[in-house]
Amino acid sequence: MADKLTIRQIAALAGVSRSTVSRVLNDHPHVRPETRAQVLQVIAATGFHPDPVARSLSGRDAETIGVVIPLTIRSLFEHPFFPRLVQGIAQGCSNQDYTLSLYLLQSLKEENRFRARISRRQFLDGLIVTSARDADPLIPRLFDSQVPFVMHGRHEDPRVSFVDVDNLSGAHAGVTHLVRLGRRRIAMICGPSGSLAAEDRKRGYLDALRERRVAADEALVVCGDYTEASGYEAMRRLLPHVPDAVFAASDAMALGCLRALREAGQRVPEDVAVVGFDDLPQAATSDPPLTTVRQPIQRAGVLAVDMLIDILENGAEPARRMVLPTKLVVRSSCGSHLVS
Amino acid sequence: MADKLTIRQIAALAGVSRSTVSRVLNDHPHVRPETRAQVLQVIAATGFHPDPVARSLSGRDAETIGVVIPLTIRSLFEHPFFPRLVQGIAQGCSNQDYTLSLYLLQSLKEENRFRARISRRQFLDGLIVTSARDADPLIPRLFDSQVPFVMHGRHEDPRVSFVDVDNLSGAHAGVTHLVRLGRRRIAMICGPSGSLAAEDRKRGYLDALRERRVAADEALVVCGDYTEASGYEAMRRLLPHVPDAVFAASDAMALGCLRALREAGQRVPEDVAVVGFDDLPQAATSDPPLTTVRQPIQRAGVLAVDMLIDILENGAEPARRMVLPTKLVVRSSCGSHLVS
DNA sequence: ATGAAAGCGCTAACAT
DNA sequence: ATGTTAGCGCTTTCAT
Repeated sequence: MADKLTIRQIAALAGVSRSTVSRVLNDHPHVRPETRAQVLQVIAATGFHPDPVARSLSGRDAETIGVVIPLTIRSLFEHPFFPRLVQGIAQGCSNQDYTLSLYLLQSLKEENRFRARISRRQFLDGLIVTSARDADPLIPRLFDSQVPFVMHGRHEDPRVSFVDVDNLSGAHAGVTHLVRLGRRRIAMICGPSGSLAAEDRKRGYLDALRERRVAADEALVVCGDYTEASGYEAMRRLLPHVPDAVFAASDAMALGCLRALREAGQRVPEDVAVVGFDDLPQAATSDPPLTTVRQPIQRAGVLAVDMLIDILENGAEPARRMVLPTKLVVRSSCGSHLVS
Repeated sequence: MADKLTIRQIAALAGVSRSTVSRVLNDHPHVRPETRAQVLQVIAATGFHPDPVARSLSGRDAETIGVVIPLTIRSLFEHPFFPRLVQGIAQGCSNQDYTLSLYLLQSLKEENRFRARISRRQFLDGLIVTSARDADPLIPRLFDSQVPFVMHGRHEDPRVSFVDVDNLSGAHAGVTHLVRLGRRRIAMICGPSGSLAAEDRKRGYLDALRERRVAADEALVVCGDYTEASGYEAMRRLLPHVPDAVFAASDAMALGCLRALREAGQRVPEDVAVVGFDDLPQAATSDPPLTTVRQPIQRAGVLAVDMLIDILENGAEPARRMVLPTKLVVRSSCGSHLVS
């Protein structure tokens, strides 16, 4: 059980030099098949694994990628979105035999510390950065530290590679659906300002209204922070303005919205129709089941990993940009069964 | 921006040797205050950070801990429990200036691969292992690979250090509460068998019934997997046996249970009282609000990190064992307001 | 108090 | 095709 195995011992046991063992380990050509077999034999017999730290020191990749989840909103990690994204990323890492490091930055102090520490060689080869604010100081820092990274969510700097979902079309589809069903006082509960995803969803909402010639009303647009509680609060602020429909930028907020409506004695969808965004499992089992815009969260995670590894192998230029489609999932909270 | 800074350059700039810089970096004594100041000055001016990989190669700790979340149940990471635990662990890491690596094992293949790869020096100093099955083959493997670890959730091997919550008392309190309120046909929706946490909660349930001389009925005990959907299914199986109360081993299952009851036209708590376990945020906002056993999930994460670092610094023996208290939170789903 | 030198385990020229 | 050797950047004896 002495785990003191090094490439040296393996070399000795196999009767070859260390370089040969290293060559076998790294699939180099120019190794006689028999020698290779012999070495592999010893490696298997001993259960040897090359030390990843030493490997990394001598220039190889660490085969580890980091995921950065900045602060932005208190306790946001509790929002079901992040676990699912992380799950997708973990999936992607596993597919490619990579290890995942998680940087869950829960305070400004942590964000600063993280930013200050970024440097070329950590225990990782690259980063996936999520939900950065519009002008996150992390991004420029990343560029001049040369750490390869991809973002989840688009970014305006043309050098940034990202995987995003089509928030604009998604929101547009959700709102258009409501208009088609005859709703005219359509409110929106937005995500926190300063994030492009939130902006995109809001723009989709406004565009849809404009195209269908429905007057926009500033009083019908309020902000939340994607949580259930904030959706509840937002709906209470909206009630006095008597909307006949609400488009929420997250399912969690839509659920909070349903709760506020229930308390207020409003029927959904008869009095107020509700459409969410995400398509979490809860959306299908809420009361009533939620019409919502499905976004491929896990898949985005997997693809972000693939993109990052592609960058690691082939260089960061040109920047990769990928926008995944969203899809309207109709259930009963929008009242489409009333007209169809 | 040439991040090629090494201890060498710092030494040159400060006019000292590399060893001296290293001594400053590691807070060694025997460095003249002025020399130290001089070196620190250069370090600050250049923004130098010692390469963690090189550091680790030459024997220092990596200041990184890994969190292992084994398979056990498909998609369990979506259960709100894990994000909260991970958040706690991240918090603990951050407090101690440690980095967190996440091993989310999503298939048997991944579990095996992970187990095979464990060896003394990875990019990490120790592991926190969650929700291992009763006889997880990972545990012995961990012992003979000498990797320090602590478990979240108790384990029978006396060498294992762990942080657990008092599942037994928690369940006992929840069920006793129901008995006191006059319920006699109290069902339980258990967690998956094979986990000690699930066993403990079940035993707490049985103990409470026995102590209060309420007959246990096998037909009233069913299993779920902690998810909302499984709670819903479980409740549907229970309905024919007409329970007047249900104790669910997780809030998610309790919520599923509420949904099944609502569909079946049963009133909560009038017809059936419900008690959950966890005290997730949703418990307070469900309809009706859920009486539940609160467990300190995040805190357990923080403490697990502290325990692991203690082990890293002072050795694994004797094994540390810590059991955190749970607490019954009474809301309206149990009907206590009907009698009180 | 400081510097010189060896070594952590591996990879990658450079020989042969 | 294989062995020899020089690092990778740091820590740590061992001198002085």
